[in-house]
Amino acid sequence: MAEFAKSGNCFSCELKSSMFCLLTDIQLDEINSNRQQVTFKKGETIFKSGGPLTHILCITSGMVKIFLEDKNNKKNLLLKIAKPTQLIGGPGFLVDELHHITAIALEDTKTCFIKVSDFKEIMAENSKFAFEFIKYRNERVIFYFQRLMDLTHKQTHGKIADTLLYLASEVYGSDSFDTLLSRQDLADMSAMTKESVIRIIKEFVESGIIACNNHHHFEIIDKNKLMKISKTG
Amino acid sequence: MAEFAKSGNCFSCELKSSMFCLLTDIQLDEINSNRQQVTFKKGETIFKSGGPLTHILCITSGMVKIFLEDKNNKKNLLLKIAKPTQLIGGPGFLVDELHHITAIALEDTKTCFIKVSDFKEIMAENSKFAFEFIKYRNERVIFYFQRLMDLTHKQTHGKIADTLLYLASEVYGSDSFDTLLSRQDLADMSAMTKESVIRIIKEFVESGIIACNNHHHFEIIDKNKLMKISKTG
DNA sequence: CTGTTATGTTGATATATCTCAATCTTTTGT
DNA sequence: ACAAAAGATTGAGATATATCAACATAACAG
Repeated sequence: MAEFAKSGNCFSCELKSSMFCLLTDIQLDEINSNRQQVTFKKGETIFKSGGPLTHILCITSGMVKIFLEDKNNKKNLLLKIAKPTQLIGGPGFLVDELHHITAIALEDTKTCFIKVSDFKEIMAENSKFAFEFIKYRNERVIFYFQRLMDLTHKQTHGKIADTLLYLASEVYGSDSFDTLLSRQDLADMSAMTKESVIRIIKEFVESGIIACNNHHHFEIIDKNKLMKISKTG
Repeated sequence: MAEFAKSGNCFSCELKSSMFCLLTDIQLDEINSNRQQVTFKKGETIFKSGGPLTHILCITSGMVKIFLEDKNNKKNLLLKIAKPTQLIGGPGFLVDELHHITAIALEDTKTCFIKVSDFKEIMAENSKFAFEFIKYRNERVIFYFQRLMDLTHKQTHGKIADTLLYLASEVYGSDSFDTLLSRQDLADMSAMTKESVIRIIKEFVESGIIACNNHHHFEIIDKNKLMKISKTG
């Protein structure tokens, strides 16, 4: 099991690849001595909205979908796909110490659990670490602002364009990718029904904007057009 | 001009009423010596999305609407109404040092400008202050999560119910209130058109859920019913 | 006080999107 | 390999909401 290291193969995470490099050797020892590695199978729930937020976790391998749940309407909103070296926790930290998001493994996934109390201690000792955390949180807020605007003001074509562009640039790092997401996941990500997702993907394929083979392989052919659709909504 | 004080009439703000009480005398001196008071007239822009985030400001008197702007579609999303003793800044802090929200005075408003650099310094020195800030930010994220769910999954009746309940509980602290918000503002807050807002308010009045006189006075009559509408969407 | 501008209201119409149900395809477990 | 379950697709129909245009009322400035 890889350790958080001060230099060399520094354990990177979304908070900032350099974040753990800010720690002293003693702080790293403390984190490393208290970590637990846990493996989840495809489809397993890693943590659930409403549950206690006792650990912040770091994804070592695999992929995780993170979403908001509504008990009443059983409508979900998929917020992001988390990948290796990203930390996942949630905004309950320092508030109610509960999870406000649900995390489910999209494939077999290895994670490291870091105790929230350890996180807090180090943050109190190390202001640079705290600053990086605030920076990360603020970046997320900016991201959520964009989501709020996109999901409330754009219509279906624009929202699907957004989703495809997000997957290509942020998740798979390529305009040609295989995804583990179902049509329902794409719908949850775009705040619409799976039927609408299917129809719009079909339209995009027919007009040569994208290609889509076996339901899960996507290829963005005309990126300019897709970005234009994203812009005009 | 009231000073931030360590004890007694502690200058409260949304970050946490006790937040400034966490500072040392020296830190308070530093903040107080660098503050500037600025008054805005009704309708004036306090800061604009895209502009430089050089100061965090505290509302001394008046009311401010804070919203996300979209240049292309000229569709806004009203995020909150800020009141006296609340701090307004934005998620650009420690990220790009730009504003991502726009603030406009709903009535004559007095504000105090605190330099972002002062804020940073104190946060580096005082971990409790930093923790309060993180807590505040996380609370906002939880709020935005709720907005994302409500605005994307509820339909017009539920969204108007949410808006009215928010104004009553969070802004005016009473089920009977006069608001400075226009029908368009209510629409921007509920992610719909002003025509729809008007029609639904009319329905609510006709079915005895609320009363609404001179366009700006609202009274929630049947709160249970309104909350039920909010829940069922 | 009065004309002008901004805001609110109403109705008719268009349309985007959801819903529901049937069918087809893929994946999964034994 | 096969049956069963889960996911994807298609179409027809319903409906919520936006759009547009006309008009009414309130706010404002000279």
